[in-house]
Amino acid sequence: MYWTRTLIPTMKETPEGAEIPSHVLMLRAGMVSQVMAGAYTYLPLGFRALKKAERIIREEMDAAGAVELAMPAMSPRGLWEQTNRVAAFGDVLIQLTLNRPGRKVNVVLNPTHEEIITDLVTRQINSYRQMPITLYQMTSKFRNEERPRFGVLRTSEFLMKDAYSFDASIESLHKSYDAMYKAYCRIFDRAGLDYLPVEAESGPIGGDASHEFMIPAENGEDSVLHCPSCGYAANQEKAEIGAREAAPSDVAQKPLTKIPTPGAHTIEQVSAFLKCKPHKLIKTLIYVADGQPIAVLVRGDHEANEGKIRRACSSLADRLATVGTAASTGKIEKLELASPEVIENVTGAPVGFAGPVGMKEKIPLLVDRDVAGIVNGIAGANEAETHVVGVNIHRDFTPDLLADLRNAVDGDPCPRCSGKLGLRHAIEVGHVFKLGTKYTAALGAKFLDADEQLKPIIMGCYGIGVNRIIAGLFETSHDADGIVWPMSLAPYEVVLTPVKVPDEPSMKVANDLHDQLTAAGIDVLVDDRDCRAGVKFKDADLIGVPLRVVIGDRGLKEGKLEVKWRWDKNAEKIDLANAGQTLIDLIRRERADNARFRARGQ
RNA sequence: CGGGGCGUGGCGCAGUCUGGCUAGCGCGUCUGAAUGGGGUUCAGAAGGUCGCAGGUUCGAAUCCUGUCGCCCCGACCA
Repeated sequence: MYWTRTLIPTMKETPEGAEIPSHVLMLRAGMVSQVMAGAYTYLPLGFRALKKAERIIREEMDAAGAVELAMPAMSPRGLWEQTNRVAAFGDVLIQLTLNRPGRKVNVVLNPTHEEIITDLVTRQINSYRQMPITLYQMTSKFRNEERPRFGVLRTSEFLMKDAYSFDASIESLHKSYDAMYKAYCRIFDRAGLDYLPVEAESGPIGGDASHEFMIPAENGEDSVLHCPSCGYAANQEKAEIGAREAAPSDVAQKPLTKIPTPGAHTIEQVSAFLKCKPHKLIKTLIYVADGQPIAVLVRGDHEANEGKIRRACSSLADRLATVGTAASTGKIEKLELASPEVIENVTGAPVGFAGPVGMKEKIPLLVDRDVAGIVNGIAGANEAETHVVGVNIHRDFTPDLLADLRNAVDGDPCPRCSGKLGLRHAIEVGHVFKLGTKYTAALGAKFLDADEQLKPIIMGCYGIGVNRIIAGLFETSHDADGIVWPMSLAPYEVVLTPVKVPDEPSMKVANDLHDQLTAAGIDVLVDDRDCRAGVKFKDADLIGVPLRVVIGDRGLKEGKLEVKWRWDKNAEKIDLANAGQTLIDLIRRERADNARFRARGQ
């Protein structure tokens, strides 16, 4: 390709509004152009990179035995009502009403495709002999994000590779999942990403039923906890916490004392008012679990973790009888923070003054393990404008359950070894999940097994955010001059830079090399713009072409060309005579050695 | 949803508080010339309903009202 025949609108200045590196670089390198908040046009350069990422994914999915198909962007809303996901997605789900002659049709723009594929499978798969099978597609997904941001990292429309496995048994699902997990590792390796597979919330299957593939990056929206000693890694929702510090036994327990705390109803206000550290406070949160109010106690400086609370509730299922499904299934359907009215009813005090001591109504008390380490703590008194100090567990209140109920934080003990967990921000690029029968049961996808029994199909789902592979890469793989691509994703692998453009001999060399390299299957860009060499060098660095070949008078006179890798400081010379073959060899070697890209510390 | 910032040629900005000549500057673009290895130089040129709509005024980019759009931060944590 010749620069003057394509569209690569590079920019010297950073457009207003772009802040994070990937956004700035994609705009400046002329890869994308914004249409509206959360929607971008991929310009030729960005599009080529996207296509390369797609190709890697396809190759690895095919190699893993998955089969490609394509599902539509729209589907009937009714399908989503059957799985209760119209409510689950809420405003994120984009709904449209189509006018057809004499009627209206309610449709949604698919945010993912579990419903559609399961609907397909319901009709097409009915025997264990047809499984296992993994189907995948690479299509646009639509999500009305509450706040699109960070350039192309969070957009309303994005390209996703989504795969779905269908198995006749759990054992078989484990194998399908494993195949996808390994394929994902190969994909991200080939894409040159420094990624981290982390454990994630696993839903009904439990155990290691879900992993996210994360790129550690400062601007990532997700938080992961990682133990450098043993390699344990999990996202913040999932991360377990090792043994906690016990309460110091040498500190005398003080008597329980009520003190007025007018106007102080947040942890911050109370700790400021009483001049104490937030970790001396006991935060009392009132949740409603399937209609049953419960109290959750965590340390003032900690955050409650709803996933962990759910699991804890399950072990208390008999105490959470009543309206919900907990009693029958042991699982909590709905868990939410209580409304101010419920809080007043339960505690007898307005919001902000709840505490474990002297609550008006006797409700289950779930206590985080770290609260057990607080001696002479401070809590709400269940009385307006009042707290109690000198609160001690077991003496002043009795937990119904002592469990891990909070989010892990930086420096927490590792659950697997004696190390400490480190908190890192990360960008999620992939997610693999053992779904089980959630969708197949709801949509009636059953099969006849070898034992002549009708059983629900067991499902897994596997997603990759294709745009995020590109944007995520840039968050870490750049320098002051611009993008640094791995060969595998670079829109062009080599740029030929004739120093003087209206110059017959230089252009002849450039054209010949272009044809020769193109014939060898290499992506070549010739910067045939009639402008100064400096401009071309700056742009080549900005768009990050891995290999640059300078064709200038100086070299031509001595029969040499100058070649320079984007990540090397220095250039080297090659003979003009067999330059084509030399370049082909250089590029093929670099392609084969993608691992080196990561090793360079990009 | 709450808070903050911003909309002026393709891009980045000044001008707005304190209304007043023909709306400026840099980059880019076009023409010509010189130059030609890390964002050249000179000369000339094109390109703007100052986001949009109403209002105030002799007069509005500037003041008022409304509206649209973009960016950032925060969101049940008691």
